[in-house]
Amino acid sequence: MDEIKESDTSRHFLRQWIEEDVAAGRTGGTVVTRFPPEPNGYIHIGHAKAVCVDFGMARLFGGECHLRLDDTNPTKESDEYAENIKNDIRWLGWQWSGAGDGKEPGFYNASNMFDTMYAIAENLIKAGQAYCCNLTQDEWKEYRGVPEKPGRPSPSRDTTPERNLEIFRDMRAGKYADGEWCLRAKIDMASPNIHFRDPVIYRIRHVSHYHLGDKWCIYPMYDFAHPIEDALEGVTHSMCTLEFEVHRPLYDWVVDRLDEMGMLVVRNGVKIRPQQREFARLNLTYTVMSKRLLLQMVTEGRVAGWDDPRMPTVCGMRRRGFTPGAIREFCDRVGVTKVESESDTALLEWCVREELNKTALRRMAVLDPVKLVIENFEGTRMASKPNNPLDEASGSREIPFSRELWIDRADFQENPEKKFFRLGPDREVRLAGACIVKCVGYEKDADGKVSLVRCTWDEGSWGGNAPDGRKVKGTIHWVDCATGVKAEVRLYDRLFTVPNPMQDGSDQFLKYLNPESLKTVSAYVEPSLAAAEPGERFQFERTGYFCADAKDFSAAAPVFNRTVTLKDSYKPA
RNA sequence: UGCCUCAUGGUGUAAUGGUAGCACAGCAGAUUCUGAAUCUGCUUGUUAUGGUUCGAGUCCAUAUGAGGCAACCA
Repeated sequence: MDEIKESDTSRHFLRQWIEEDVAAGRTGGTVVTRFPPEPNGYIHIGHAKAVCVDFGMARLFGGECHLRLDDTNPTKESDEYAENIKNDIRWLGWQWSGAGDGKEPGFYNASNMFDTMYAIAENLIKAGQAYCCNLTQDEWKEYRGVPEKPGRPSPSRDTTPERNLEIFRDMRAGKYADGEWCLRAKIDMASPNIHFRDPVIYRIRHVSHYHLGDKWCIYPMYDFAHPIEDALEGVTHSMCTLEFEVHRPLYDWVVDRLDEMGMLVVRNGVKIRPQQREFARLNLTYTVMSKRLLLQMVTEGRVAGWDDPRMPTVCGMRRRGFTPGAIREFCDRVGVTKVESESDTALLEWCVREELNKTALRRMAVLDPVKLVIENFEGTRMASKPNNPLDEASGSREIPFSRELWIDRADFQENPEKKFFRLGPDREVRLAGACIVKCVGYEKDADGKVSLVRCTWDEGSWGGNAPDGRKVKGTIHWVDCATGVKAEVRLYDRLFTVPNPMQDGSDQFLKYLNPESLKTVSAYVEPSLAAAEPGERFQFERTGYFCADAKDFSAAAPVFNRTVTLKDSYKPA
């Protein structure tokens, strides 16, 4: 795995916050953070930002970051999701660390804490701080009121602890149906913060859990479980997205209860009180970042799966050809603030070009082939080209060159535009790495499309410049017809046609799907490309960055995915 | 008719009372065996109105705008 560079981002507010706590000795000597995904989907570039913040801050302060699967709601979770989340985080270059709650260091399941959470709930009941409630969901909604007006107490609010304990134990024992009873924290029905109006902390769900099977039929709610997980793991800094800001008082309320119960972790003599802070989630132009909508596109077959290269998922971007370093660089560059913003996809693309320009081997591929014949050329020569002109250590390669070649249709114009300096009647151009040719004629098919370009070559220009010193402005790429390899090339473009597909609401986003987000072409590529490794990345000269498809590539039937085009500043005058 | 956030070029960010800077995008030009890369230059900004201060993007007040909160989701 490549080295993760030190973030050179300025000291953002979370970093300053942690610095202060370290200076004040509140961490007990170790900064501990956590990344807590729910295993109910694949992680996307938005999660990647959170991963970089959580793991990045731990790394910066020499602490540890736990990977915790927040699996408190069994209805949508699965092992498949859990495994892929772990895989994607590793691929991004991060490794969780810390004790862990089983055999794997740094790895936790919230569900492994269910026994403790249950005990804490019973303690709350005994202390008169929680009660069982049998209001229906509709009733509970009605009692809770609206933000503008105080709510009313549940009729069960003053049930005795003894009776509550009895009901709660019966809930656990499976005596009740889903929704019949729930456990609520007893806080303040008049609070302006609706999360304080006696929030539900345990609900009945007769559903098998992917990790624990049928051990439980009651499951803790996020607001109750999350602070317990953080506290018991000894997490010092719990960073999450902005929408949890209004949950923070409740988070602190639960931590206070744990403190009263003497359950907070003590490290090096310091009692660890986990604290939550919130930062803005990542939004990206021309895509959507909601797990629900991504799932919808997968299940409706709008894309080929979670790892479709057009998806903003980590696995999709991996298959598209993005590098972990480019994704990390992007996350670093968008910064960490509390401002809800929309980052420009162009920055992401810049990040991947920036890396691949330095590392990707150059190859030639003709995506829209037109035949070119060099009338006065005979036999075969070997053209030599550097694998990467920016990296001498990458060496060079020999490419067969003969009388008939493929060139790209866009590199010939019958009536050249002003400022077009590639091929046209009577024009000269350099065939990259080979020689200068002059167009002496061309043919068209019945549809009027150019079908053949006739040239002659300047023998003296082989491997260098014209012997008489004349300048040739254009250089084009080519593939030898005799030895070139046929390949399927998948040209990916943005998934949506507008910067914000959610502009008319989340139920309307599909109408902005880009019908041209995938174009598959039959191309000719230079022979060495047949030996590519699946997943290997290249620059197709003058065209873009591509990778051999990790799933579908084979030497017999090569398949390449376009990661991103090269920047193109050609504009006809 | 509640509570909580937030507001700096087109976009993303920095400036922690003392010269509004960086990156991406865009536009020029140089260079080039990739119209890439590289190099040079340029355009564009503190939501508004008051106040405090020698000095305000920063502190205070008001206004305006944007977002979040009313799942037994996370």
